[in-house]
Parts: sequence; structure tokens; C-alpha cells
Amino acid sequence: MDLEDVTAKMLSEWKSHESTFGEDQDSLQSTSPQSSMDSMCSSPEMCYSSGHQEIGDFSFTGFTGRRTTPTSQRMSKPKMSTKRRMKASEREKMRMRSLAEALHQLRDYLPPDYSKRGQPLTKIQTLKYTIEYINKLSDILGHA
DNA sequence: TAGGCCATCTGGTCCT
DNA sequence: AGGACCAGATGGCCTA
Repeated sequence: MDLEDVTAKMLSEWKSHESTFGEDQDSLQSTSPQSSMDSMCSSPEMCYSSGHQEIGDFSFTGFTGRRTTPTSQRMSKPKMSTKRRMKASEREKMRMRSLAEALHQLRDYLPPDYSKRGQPLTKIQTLKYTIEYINKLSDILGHA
């Protein structure tokens, strides 16, 4: 009984809620998850030698002014071996994939109202709507 | 064509 | 030393 009531209440709230995030949905975009997963740089190995590997001894990131340790470290820090770098890249790839997978799963727990246009939510939207959803659920439970 | 989204690579930092 | 995490950079795909 409780669950059904909550669900019904939720759904009715979603109706009124639509307008709230309707504007956000304008920015809804993105292709299907799979297509984005597969179509991108489908084979990592293919892209591996892509670009900025070694640019002499001049640190690429140093040039872009990113979070770097000032001055001296640039030269003193020994570069990772190629083998170790490749392993790290592989791990990072797996890590990001599991993150993406988790987000895809999370998306399934959100009411369909959130992706009304038939397009899957983006990662950021998924996270933001999840926060909203949890807040609403908490609210409802709090008033039960 | 511009802008958004995404996957991947990479170097830095922190932790074990 | 090596793994995990983070954030910047890059390039491809897609849509308005």
C-alpha cells in the first residue's frame, strides 16, 4: 500500500514537475549510449598513438599552463616508462568505462518522465536528476 | 557550422 | 614502486 501510494504521489508530482526541468530538457541531447560507446574512438589502440606523446623534453602540459608544479620539477621528474604509461592508460580506460556503465544503470532508476524526448539523459543530467529524485523521495517519505 | 557530449590519453598527486 | 583518482587536452560524432 505504502509503496503504491508513494509511487502514485510521485507520478503526480512528476506531472507538476515537468515544467520545472522542461527547460533543461531543451538541452537534452546525446545519442544512444551504445552508439556513443561504440562509435567514438572505437578501438583505443587505433587512437593510441594519436597525438601528444612526446614533444621533445618540453612538457606538453607545462605549455598549456595546467596544474603543474612550478619550475624545476618539470625536468627533474622522470617520465613514466612507456610500458607503465600504457598500463595506466588501460586502467584509466576501464575505470572510466565502469563509471559510464554505472551512470547508465543509474539512468534506469529514474522515472521515464526525465527523458521524455526519447533521448537518453546525459551524464550530468543523470546526476542532477538523480539528486532531485532522491530529494523528492525523501520529502515524500518525510511527510508520510 | 558551432556547440554539446563523450571516450581516451596523459601527467600530476595521493595513498598503500 | 605502482595503483587510483583527478583534471586538462584532444578529436570524433551528432544535432540544431
